[in-house]
Amino acid sequence: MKKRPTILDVARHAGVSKSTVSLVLQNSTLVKETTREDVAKAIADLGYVYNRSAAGLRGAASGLIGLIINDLRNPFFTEFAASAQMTFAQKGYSTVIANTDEDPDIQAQVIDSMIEHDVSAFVISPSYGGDEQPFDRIRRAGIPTMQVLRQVDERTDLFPFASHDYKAGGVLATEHLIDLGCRNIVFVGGLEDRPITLERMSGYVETMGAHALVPSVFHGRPSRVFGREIALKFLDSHRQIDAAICFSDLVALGMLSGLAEVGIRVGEDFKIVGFDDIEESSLAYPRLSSVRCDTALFGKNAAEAMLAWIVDGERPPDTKRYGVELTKRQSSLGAG
Amino acid sequence: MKKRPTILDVARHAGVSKSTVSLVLQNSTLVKETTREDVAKAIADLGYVYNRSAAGLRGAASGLIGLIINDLRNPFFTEFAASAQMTFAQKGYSTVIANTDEDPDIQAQVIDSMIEHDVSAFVISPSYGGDEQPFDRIRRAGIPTMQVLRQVDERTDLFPFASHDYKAGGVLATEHLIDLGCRNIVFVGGLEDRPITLERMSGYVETMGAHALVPSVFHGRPSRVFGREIALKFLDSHRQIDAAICFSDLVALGMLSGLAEVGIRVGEDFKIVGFDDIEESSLAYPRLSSVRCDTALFGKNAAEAMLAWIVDGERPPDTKRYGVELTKRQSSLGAG
DNA sequence: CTGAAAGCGCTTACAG
DNA sequence: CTGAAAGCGCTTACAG
Repeated sequence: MKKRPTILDVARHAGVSKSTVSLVLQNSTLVKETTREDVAKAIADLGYVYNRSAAGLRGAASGLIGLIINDLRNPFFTEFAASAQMTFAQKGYSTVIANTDEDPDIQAQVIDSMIEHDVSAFVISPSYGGDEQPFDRIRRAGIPTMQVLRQVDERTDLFPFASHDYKAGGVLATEHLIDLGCRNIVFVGGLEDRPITLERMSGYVETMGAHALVPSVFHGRPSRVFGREIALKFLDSHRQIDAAICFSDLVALGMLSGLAEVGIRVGEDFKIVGFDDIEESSLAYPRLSSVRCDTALFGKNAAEAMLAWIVDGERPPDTKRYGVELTKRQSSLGAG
Repeated sequence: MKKRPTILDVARHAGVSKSTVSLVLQNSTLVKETTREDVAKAIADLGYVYNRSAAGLRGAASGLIGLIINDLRNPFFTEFAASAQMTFAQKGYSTVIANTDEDPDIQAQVIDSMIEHDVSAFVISPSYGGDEQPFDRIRRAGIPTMQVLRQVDERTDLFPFASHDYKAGGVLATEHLIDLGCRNIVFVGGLEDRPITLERMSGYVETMGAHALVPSVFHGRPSRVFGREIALKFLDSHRQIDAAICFSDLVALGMLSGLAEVGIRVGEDFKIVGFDDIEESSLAYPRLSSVRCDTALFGKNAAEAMLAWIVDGERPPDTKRYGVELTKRQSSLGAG
């Protein structure tokens, strides 16, 4: 394998000094236009490839973004990650993605590894748990870091947090169901005591209270499997319940599957509203009503906020919540 | 922000030379055990972080794997990517992931960017199309590269290909449906003339022929939306059809949704077999029969094959196909 | 088993 | 607007 050409080869080929080539590479305005063209031609002729390791050694930014996701297989997070990655790519940044599978040890390991690779920034949807402050090593390394979707480190002055306004979503969903005449509304899914569960529940609990109705919560994993299990149980034990707000669309889709199996007609006998409005929800039967968090847009916004930070020095606010809306479909309205 | 300690600081702190520290960092067997411990302690004391840029400049491997995926939002590919990434992470490799969204221009761009970052290897599930040979720049850079799941470059001697034995899967699915008494079996989804479509169809076409039955294919995007559309059309025009083999589970799940909507009982009036056996398929109602390609295992296998290549120099075979099996569930067997 | 020295390919002041 | 020189933090022969 032939050695790759270096900046020095390019300089010789173009008849300039290597400093000049370096300036061209950085799009400096100091270089005369004709010189720039000569250099560009030399680069093309030689098939020169920029060596970021060498640049990194001299202090240049790596152009690498660390994106750490607690559950990459969940379509909600996949959508977020794909959107953020593509936004970064458009601006010339590469993204190192790691799935931590909710494991704080794996998370600690990938953080260390990414620090070694000198990532220019971290965007983290963190895992819960773990003994130490997971972000302390990042802080020591002085790398700009945003927490997204989940806040596990309370120091939002150091690690700004961005998410959706889940509480407002809970309010919208609950009022919608009450408007439709439901009174025995339950909240299904979400692990107990998790901040995100509390947020997504809070609007429901508050709105139920405001209407003198009694809230009731079935905690559990935010998965299809759990939704399905709960749905199968409704049959035996809680026939008076007439509606459910689900922690996530996955839970709601699981309930849809379970209720279909036991012959309960969703939209008629029983109403369901999900959370996230993932793509699949508009294609399910019956089509699922859901609190829409535009995740693709959120991923783009988060990536752009991070770029504004590392490129222009505009630090994001400590906490930023993006608005949500309620998408009403068959699962609450009934057959259209 | 204080400057990070370097190998020289560690050397001073441990009372050795920096060469020795470097050897310790590389787990060299040349270093005396007590010396190694001294160095390890100094590293911990100082909070030293290995600088991979500097190492890269001297020719060390970057420990970065480029993973390029044509459609990261599709759960089939998400599962593959997450599994491969976690396997690499376990061995200390970080993974740069890029979603190309089936766009060959984006693909070319991220390949260039990853080459600049000096990735040690590429694992690519490529996009179709584009003017130039997308892998030519990789070849010039001399980076080990595997094609997975889709073969777009015929030079498998340069870019080994690994996938599932889709043809065998098509045979299994078709024979299963014929055994159940179906005769008017169609194949639904998959873009025309794509190699992967041809592969997944081929077992179906062949088996139909062997039973003197006429194959019939409805080409289309491998999406829920397409599956749903086709299902809604069955109602009007093709009542004689009694079963479908779908290009992917996404198509099958779309059909399930559409058929539920028009009141056709899947498993009884109409039988469906999907392809991929994604997690959701076992939770759908009715539960979906599917050709199981163990994607998580495949991701792990592909990652390990790549590691064997770059670590031990064991090049994968030109073409490797992993076995598939048929998971029979309600959508073909009927209600259990 | 350990140390002194050269050099990887860039960027960055500093001259001119 | 361009060039000569130093140096970023490692690794790698080479001595010892």
